[in-house]
Amino acid sequence: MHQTLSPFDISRIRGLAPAQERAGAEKESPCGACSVRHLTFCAPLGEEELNHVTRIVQNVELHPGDPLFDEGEEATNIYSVTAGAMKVYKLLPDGRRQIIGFLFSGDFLGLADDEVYAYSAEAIIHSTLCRFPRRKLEALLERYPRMERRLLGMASHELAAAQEQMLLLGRKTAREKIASFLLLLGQRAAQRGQTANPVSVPMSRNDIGDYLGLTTETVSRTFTQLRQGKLIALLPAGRVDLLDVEALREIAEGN
Amino acid sequence: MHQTLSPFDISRIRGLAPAQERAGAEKESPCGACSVRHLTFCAPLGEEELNHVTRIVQNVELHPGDPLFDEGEEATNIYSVTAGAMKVYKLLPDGRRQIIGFLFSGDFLGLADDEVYAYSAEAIIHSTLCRFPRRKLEALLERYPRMERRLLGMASHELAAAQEQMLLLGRKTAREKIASFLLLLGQRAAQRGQTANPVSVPMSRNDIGDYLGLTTETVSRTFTQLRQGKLIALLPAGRVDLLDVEALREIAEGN
DNA sequence: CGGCAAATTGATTTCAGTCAAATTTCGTGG
DNA sequence: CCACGAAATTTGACTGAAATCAATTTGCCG
Repeated sequence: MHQTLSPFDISRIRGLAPAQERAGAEKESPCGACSVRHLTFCAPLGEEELNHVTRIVQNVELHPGDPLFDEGEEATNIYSVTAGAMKVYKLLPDGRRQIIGFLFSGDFLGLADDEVYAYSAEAIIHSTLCRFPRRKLEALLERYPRMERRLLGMASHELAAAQEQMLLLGRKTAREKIASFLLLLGQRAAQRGQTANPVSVPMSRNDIGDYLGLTTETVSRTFTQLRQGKLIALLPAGRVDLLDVEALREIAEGN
Repeated sequence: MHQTLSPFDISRIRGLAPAQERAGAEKESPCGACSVRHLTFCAPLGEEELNHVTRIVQNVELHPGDPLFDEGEEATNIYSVTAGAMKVYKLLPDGRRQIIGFLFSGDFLGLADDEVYAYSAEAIIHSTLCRFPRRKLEALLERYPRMERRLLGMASHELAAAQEQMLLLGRKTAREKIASFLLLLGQRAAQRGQTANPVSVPMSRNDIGDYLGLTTETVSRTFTQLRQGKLIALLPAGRVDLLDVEALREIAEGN
């Protein structure tokens, strides 16, 4: 099934507006006040450089289910997630879907080696992003090689993650896939300074299935199986308690 | 099953020696004479810059089955394939293997965002590569931003390819996987200026299976099925004639 | 030519998918 | 705050595509 698309983009574009989520940083110099900058490709920039970035960036706010862009669309912007959670996916003509990744604060999306986006992107929960017009960002990269270096580092990291995911998709069992997925979510949460153990799982079983190459039913059954084996506990509000991280790690590695 | 590893590395390291395969370019300035430079990350470099590269590069020659490096090893070098075919793969502790990619002339490998290689690399057929000490290459990238830009472009391209492969691994049937694989090989050959239609398939059925998330037997059966449907013909010396590219494309896209 | 690894083919099993039916959760409005 | 209805999740029964186990057969290299 194709995703239902709103007849018009209901994302709200704010002219400016700092990307602060938690406390602190009130007004002035949005990028300078960005609480997740250390996670993004803006990390290596100084005050002067950040002012340039501030001038080309727009803030975007998305609600659950809002599309950001679709595969095949002209790739005019690059985005950096400042808060929330996004999913990026590819579709086959008959509706089969593969979720390529879940993105959280600090992650970027929209880097296309072609002139069009290679995947679609959609918000899972309420999210905020910084929008960079591609041409202007490229000019900035030209000017600030440290930013380009950082982007290369982040792309290399993503590539390594994609390769790990290929191992998962091609060679792991359903049980191993789910264990790997929960540990990955925890690890990623920790990197963002969030709680890694009762881990937040904001996406649906269906999304998890489309990420792991499984069906909703198999995801559900596998969660049940892990729960019955006392390896995890399902908490309210889409949180999962990893009761035996060591055992989960063993399972994830195929032992 | 674990790959058999030679007790010592039988790759032969040549002190210098131009990476020319076909005709032309005899001696002097190896990198200036490189026949595949336009495909590599050296593409944007001028004569002056190429001389710097020549000074830090070593040529490596590998025979079928020779390992280049193993996952987990300290990532001291980055390589560029100048001729031949390599496979890069990840293993699970019990020996299950996922081939992450097949590399041909122009492709690079060894870019690690960590301090160690995230995968193992091995020659499929007789191959030659350029070896760049990581530290020295990084210094060069610092100095020549155009090279870094090119590398970012190549990494973006690889990332897009990895995402396409995730779609294949997670959501395509065996038949669709094989059709996609053959078309990909043809397309890649064309990019290198080689013949795309009777396409050269230098890797074993087992390697193909480990790349597509299938077993040897399923790969073999699917080839047979496509052959019986007159979509392909199996020629000697590991070549495959794509008899009906349009139909294969339909299958690959899931129709 | 002979030996051996690779590839193919066949028989059977199994893990995850499909189809179907509860059951739970959650958002909304009274 | 609670009740309702829709959507998401879970559970169950059964199916099927690819895996596994097991022979052949092919073809390559010495």
